[in-house]
Amino acid sequence: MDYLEGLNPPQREAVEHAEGPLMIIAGAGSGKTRVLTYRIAYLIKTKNVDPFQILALTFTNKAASEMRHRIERLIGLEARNTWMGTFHSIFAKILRVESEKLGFPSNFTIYDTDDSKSLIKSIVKAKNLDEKVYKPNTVLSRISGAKNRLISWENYINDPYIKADDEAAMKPRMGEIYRAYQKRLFKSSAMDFDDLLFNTNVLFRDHPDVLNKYQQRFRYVLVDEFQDTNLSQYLITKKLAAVHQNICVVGDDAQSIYAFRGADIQNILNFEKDYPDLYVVKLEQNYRSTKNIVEAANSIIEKNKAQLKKNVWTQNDNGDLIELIKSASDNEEGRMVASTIFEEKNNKKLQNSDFAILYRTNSQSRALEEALRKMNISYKIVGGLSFYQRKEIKDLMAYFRYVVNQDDEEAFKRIINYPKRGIGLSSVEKMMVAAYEHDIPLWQVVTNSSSFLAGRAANSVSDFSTMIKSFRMEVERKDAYEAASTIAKQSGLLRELYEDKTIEGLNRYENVQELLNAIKEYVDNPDNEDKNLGAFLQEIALLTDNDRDKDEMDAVTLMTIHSSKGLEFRQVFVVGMEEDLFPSQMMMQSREDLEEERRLFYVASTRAMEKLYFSYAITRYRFGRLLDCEKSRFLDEVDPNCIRVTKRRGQQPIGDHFGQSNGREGKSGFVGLKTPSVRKNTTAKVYTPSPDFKPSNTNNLAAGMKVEHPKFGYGKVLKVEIEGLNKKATIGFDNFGEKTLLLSFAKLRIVE
DNA sequence: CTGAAGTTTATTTTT
DNA sequence: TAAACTTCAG
Repeated sequence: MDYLEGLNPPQREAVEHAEGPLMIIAGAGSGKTRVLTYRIAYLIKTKNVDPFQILALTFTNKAASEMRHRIERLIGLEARNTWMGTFHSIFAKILRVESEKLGFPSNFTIYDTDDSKSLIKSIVKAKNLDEKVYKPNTVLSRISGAKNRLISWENYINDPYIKADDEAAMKPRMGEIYRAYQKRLFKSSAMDFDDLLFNTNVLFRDHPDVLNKYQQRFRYVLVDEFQDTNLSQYLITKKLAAVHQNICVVGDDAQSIYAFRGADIQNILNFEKDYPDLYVVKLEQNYRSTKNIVEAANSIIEKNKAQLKKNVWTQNDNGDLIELIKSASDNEEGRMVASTIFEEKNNKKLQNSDFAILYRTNSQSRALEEALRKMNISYKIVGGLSFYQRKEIKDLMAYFRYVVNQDDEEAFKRIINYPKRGIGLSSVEKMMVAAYEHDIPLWQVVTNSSSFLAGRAANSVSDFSTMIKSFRMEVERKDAYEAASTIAKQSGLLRELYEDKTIEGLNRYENVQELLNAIKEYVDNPDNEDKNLGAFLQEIALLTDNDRDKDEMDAVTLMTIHSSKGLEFRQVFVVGMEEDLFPSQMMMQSREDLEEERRLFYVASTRAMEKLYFSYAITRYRFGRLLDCEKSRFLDEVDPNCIRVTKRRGQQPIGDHFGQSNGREGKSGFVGLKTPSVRKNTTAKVYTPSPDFKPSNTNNLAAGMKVEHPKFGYGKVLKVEIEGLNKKATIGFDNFGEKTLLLSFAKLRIVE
């Protein structure tokens, strides 16, 4: 088979350029995945590269498995030997093998975001800090941001600029929390998501022999969705490819939508500097969408300043105009979308699966679901509260985790008194304090409970530890499924759920059964060599809901725009096109943020093959309150020649939502009442910023400019300099003297 | 220590 | 709205 046939010239170039650094800038719908799969097939079949020597890194597990399937279709089972997966899963695997070099046991636990937040919360509490100031979300994202830039807690604490910024943000103890967080993670034999990448960097930095081993193993490195990599990920790939220099990255700066997670478009821009003999290929022909859609999308992204030159075009037909749907309320929006789908299905003989409804936030799905249910249109939701985040699943998984790793504090806290066994909060705290004071593992306290606790509680804990010990034997002797079933039963968790006869309770019971089924499948799958519970845990720690097999029934897809990346549908509805929702109010702090929202809009629009709808409502329930909404500014940015306003389809006239009840709205008569949001006046100690203080984009900050800082007030920029990866500015404040601030952290409003 | 009842708060996206 | 948190009586 010829792996070049059917490719256009640039695609072909990208496939054939086997050796040396290569960057593929791939516009939306330009056959990116095709090029990647053909390239790997070409390497293996034509260039006789050993599949074991190819490493393909993707952003989601789903992308990885799809790529694997497509290559398998091209070249057969040999494709299985290629290393393919997300950064997190690939390097978690490597860390398991090399963990003792970093002082971790190989059965270390991977903490998910909830675990991390809960740990932070307990640290903040233990340090007697204000929980309103050090909110788990804020602290975690600060720590995560540091880790993504490879700033260890030691660096963090010693960096005067970071310190100044944290002080300016009135969060001076941030570094201390970071430190405590890492210590506790280590004590728990656990790593969080960011640690997987951070520690891989540490491993490669401190152990050249290990690095060399993987450099030799992976002679060809491919990175998909390169625009979404952060510094930590980028450095890993750079190190891996340092010897052979066969690094191929594929990305589209216009589709970079994960900056909030530390992704850095600079990686694309810096790539040329890092590899002077870089070969660049641009894929600009779109095969997915109609001319109308492509042109509309181009007109959207055009408004962004920060982007690479690119000219996406298509030979496809003009197609229908984009339809703009206006509704009176979010519920009506749901009805409009549902009835449009219903009609289109009939008129054009389409399937449910030809449609997708995309929204900015998961909470928007409710109204849509209700409308679809009423019209008997089956749908599936991608993402949202994932299966693995459900309480009952996390509870059972916590048992598994704890049995495998008794250092796992978060798992311990979850299960020690669930189901109820009379071990209350104070006993748990006593044990944790004891472990901390004597500097011994928590497990040692648990197994010697009588030395630390009084009568009844001590007995309960002792029963608990006996139970865990018996589970441990079970895990050692039996396969994952048998062990898991035993644990579910004997822990009492299954019974607890079984006795709850409410609908939710029934659901929870079924979910647990589903988890057990998944474990059975895992055990029965001959591909999995290691069948014990620990192996299963490692396998699924990095799975998200999107990776689970969904019933292959014909259904409309509902999901956030973020999770739609890489997918395509014949008809796409982008709903909730309203100011403050999309673009999101949280993202309107700076030009970069707004541009990211715009890229998000671009991504959403380019999912459509044949027909695209934008929809907005004038009122919407948010925070349990009916709010008035304004049409999104993004709608005005789309080339008006591509859009037409939909005539109303047999809907009730606007304004009747007062009387119209579908069981949810209208508890009181004062539905339309707008409550002005009164911002609480935080007790300002030094300087009260203007009430509408919004940080500006400080990319072009230069000496001489006047700025406002939320804590230091007004000042003048004295100089701006670049230090390593960070820009810092020295500012003379009117009332606080001279300060040097890191621009990546400091919030500054440019006054003039 | 537990459960009921009342209160607050958050809704941005994901590995 | 709904989950998560706090308070208080037994």
